[in-house]
Amino acid sequence: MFLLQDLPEGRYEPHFERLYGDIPYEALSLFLSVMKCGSDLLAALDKHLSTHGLLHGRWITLVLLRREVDLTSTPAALAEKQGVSRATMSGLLKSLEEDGLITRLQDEADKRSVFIRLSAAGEDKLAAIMPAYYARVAALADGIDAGELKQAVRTIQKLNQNASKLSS
Amino acid sequence: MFLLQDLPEGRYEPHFERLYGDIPYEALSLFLSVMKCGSDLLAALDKHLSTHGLLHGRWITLVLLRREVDLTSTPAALAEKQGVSRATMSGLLKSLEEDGLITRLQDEADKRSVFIRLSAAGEDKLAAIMPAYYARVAALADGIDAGELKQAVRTIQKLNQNASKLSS
DNA sequence: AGTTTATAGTTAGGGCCCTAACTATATCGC
DNA sequence: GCGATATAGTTAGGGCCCTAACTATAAACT
Repeated sequence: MFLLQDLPEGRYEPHFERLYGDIPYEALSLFLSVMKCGSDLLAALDKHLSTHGLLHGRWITLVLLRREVDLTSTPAALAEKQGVSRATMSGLLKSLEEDGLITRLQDEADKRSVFIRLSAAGEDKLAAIMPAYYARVAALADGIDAGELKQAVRTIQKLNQNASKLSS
Repeated sequence: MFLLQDLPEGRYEPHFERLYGDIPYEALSLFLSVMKCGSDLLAALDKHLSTHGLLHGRWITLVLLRREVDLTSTPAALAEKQGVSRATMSGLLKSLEEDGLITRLQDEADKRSVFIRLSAAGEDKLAAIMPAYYARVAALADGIDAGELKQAVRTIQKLNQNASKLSS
């Protein structure tokens, strides 16, 4: 969650430039806009999911399991696909199991490993969430035509490819 | 932080559509791209800031104080501008004070209230961070011209205005 | 075969975010 | 004046994320 409600937007303080050097306005504007928008979208998504007893972390795990043909995967594979550490996945799975949304099966071939399977209750949960989710996502595009959406995706993906330059 | 490394992108599973109804591909694509990009940018920003002993939450607070002409504000005003709860701001300020980056002054006129001031050490910290920060943000725009940046900002802001439709 | 190295998963502890409940002070209205 | 209401800030407890350290098992290398 990135926040900062109050983006500088045009009125960058002159003394900032004096103090800290040249400010790349357009790049900064997109950078801050993407982070704020991502944060706002995530907060709105969590607010919606919370009516079903989930937040985005546990919900994504269920969606990833639902994508598997046998509804089954391993903690390490789920962590990789979701982009979280195995430690975080361990916590998500523990709480999903407590809620009965997944089950665990021992891997007999490799006793270090475990299979995670979406339970019937987990499937029902997703069936209750997804149609409204897609309808709400569609509403995000109100007032933006398909061409504009696609162009924005292209630009965002270029930006995303440069993201590592922020920390390298 | 939103995650999901593995965006569906074109290869939406047909059985998802069967199971859960119509999928608004373009809107979903932008929604997921913005959240992933925002998350990746935030992670990269935190990685950079961590070399200075900060993460984005405490850093933004310092930047907001630096914007004030007298380098002074109140916890409630900072929370509002940063978009966090007052409880969260309370924790951020506690840790910034422990690190000597801010100081507290009693408001004699209203004894419930407190003034927060950026310390000299806080100013020095920002002076050490901001020039490299702006240089790195500029590098995010590599391969994207100014017009494309501005257009993406406009689209993202439209999307942001619709964000509440996700949870209403 | 036995040691080393790699891998799967969990636990411990920390950061930043939240809501709800709390204390203290200020203000409003009779 | 004084009780009811509002406001400033903190504390308590929880969620999701992290890294580092740990256990157990598997694989790879003499």
